[in-house]
Amino acid sequence: MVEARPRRTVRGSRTGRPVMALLDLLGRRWALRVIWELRDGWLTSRQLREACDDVSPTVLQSRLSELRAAGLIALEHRHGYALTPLGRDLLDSFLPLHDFAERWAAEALAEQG
Amino acid sequence: MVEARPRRTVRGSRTGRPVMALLDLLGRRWALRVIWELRDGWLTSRQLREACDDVSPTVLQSRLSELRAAGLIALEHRHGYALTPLGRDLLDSFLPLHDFAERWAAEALAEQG
DNA sequence: CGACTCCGCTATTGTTTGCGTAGCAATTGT
DNA sequence: ACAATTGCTACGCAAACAATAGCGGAGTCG
Repeated sequence: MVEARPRRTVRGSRTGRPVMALLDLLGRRWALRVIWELRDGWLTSRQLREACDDVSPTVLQSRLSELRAAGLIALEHRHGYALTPLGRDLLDSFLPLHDFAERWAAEALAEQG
Repeated sequence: MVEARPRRTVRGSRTGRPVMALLDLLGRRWALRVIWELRDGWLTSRQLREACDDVSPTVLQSRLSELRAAGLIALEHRHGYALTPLGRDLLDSFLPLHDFAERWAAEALAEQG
């Protein structure tokens, strides 16, 4: 399993700069989506799988492990997964992305629907 | 080549919701990083390659094509690549990520340095 | 012209990652 | 005991990515 921790060498990020490690961690399949789907509270791994368009459990478990190792999400017995305070902090810092997506949609459709 | 446009079916995103298409587009290798590296202005494809830890040109060109098709970056003759106004808008909406990365680094090191 | 340089981009080959299905052990509820 | 659900894993296959080399085109300068 690949770990993504700041100040450590991470796949493709040889600088060790925190933002690079973060971009690397979040730039993996379903990573952003998983965090996004946890925005409203606890989800079991299978609910999470459903929410993510039935992503294959292999990749899901990889992302969950990575995000857990990074301290962004947590697993609690009989509850499932949820964002940690830190993870909530992360989600809040890219919540503007949602509004942007709407603008993006409007603009893209205006250009060549 | 895979296109990621809002209101269209995108890899893994069967909803067509803009934010899902965006998360899908940005959740590909080097996509976030490319946008990040263009934060200060024009970069030629080779400068961009260098900036992204010598990413292989195959993937870089894929991302550049996708991001260009999405209207987030633009290519100008003899100048190279740069963010479009829309792309700049996107970058601004996840600039908070940089500050978060620092907090994340601090916290992760505090827990188990 | 001809050689040189840098541009964006591609071909090829081998490895890594992700996908899809099935199923595991452990725990909980009936 | 039984079924159902939990988190998680094995396996075979397809897609994505990595690494190297090189293409054609456009400028530059002799």
